[in-house]
Amino acid sequence: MISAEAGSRRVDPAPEPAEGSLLLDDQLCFALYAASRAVTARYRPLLDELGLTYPQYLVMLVLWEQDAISVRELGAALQLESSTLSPLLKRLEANGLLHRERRADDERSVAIRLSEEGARLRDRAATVPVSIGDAMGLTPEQDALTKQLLRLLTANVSAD
Amino acid sequence: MISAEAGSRRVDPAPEPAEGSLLLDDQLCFALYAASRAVTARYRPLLDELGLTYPQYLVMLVLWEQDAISVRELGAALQLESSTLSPLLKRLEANGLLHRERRADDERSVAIRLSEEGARLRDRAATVPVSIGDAMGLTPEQDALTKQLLRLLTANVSAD
DNA sequence: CTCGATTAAGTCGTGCGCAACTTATTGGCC
DNA sequence: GGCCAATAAGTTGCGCACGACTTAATCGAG
Repeated sequence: MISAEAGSRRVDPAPEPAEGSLLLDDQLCFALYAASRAVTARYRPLLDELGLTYPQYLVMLVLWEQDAISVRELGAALQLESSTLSPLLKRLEANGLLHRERRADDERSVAIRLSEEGARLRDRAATVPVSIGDAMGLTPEQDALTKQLLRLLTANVSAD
Repeated sequence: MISAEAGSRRVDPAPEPAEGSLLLDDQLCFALYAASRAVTARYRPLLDELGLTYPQYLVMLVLWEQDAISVRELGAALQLESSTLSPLLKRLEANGLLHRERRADDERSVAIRLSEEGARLRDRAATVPVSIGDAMGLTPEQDALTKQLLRLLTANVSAD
């Protein structure tokens, strides 16, 4: 188990194996992969209530924060390609949560706008982060530390 | 930046926001999702050399560790459903990396066995963890801490 | 021994995620 | 102005992930 002190305390004397082990449980990548799927799974029943998938929920988070954004900007925020977003946005539009319209000043660009229903959904979504935070069961320090480490990792791994 | 000594140096006084924020960048879930995809993307060119996808690589890691395992055991190790593994294993078999055969003592079960080629692939894969470890750029302490935190998170979130 | 419940693996449908590509528009250089 | 590179969005193909379901084998209570 991990100490609450934001990781300040010794954790375990587990014999950390040689660099470059091929053992599954030594791989940070697998811990990451498993954690990501486990968290998504925990979201699923909550998001089902809202009629959203997890990636769709992330898109809505961005839109609730800044409406009338382009697909490109959305992709920059979520680190997703247009080939992922375009069909996803189509589904959200079909579900009545947003509108898509070409920008007058640049016909290449498409502005994504929340519909009334999409904007209203924000209220119903308000309980989701709290519920997930509970399930995660991390102290605020652990939560912040994990975020920091994951961002560092992402930045390093994304570098050139 | 994050300190190496498991948090010995101050990181940042970023105003950690209210519990239950809907801002994308406050969500641990998003940091996790983004990190997982970024790491997988980093693996991709290395695994392309081996003719493997990332989930296929994870399966091979398990098999290199313990051969002649059942689909069920593989699923337990990777936390994946048979509906994910069955087609994936079919593809690995088609690529000549493994064989599948019904167990004599329990005809419901299927034993997954490495082929010669699958076993040999291990040598070529040996450099992958080192290369990825480099790219991740975490200190051993940061690496271990991240793994610990992710396992804690996974365990909490998976609990009933 | 029997038969209903359980278990293992697999199929099917849907929605990502991404590489490779296409289409349409814009910008820049002469 | 004309043309070509760059850019934005979208399409296609493939491989996961997973829920819901199917098939087949085994288990176990009576």
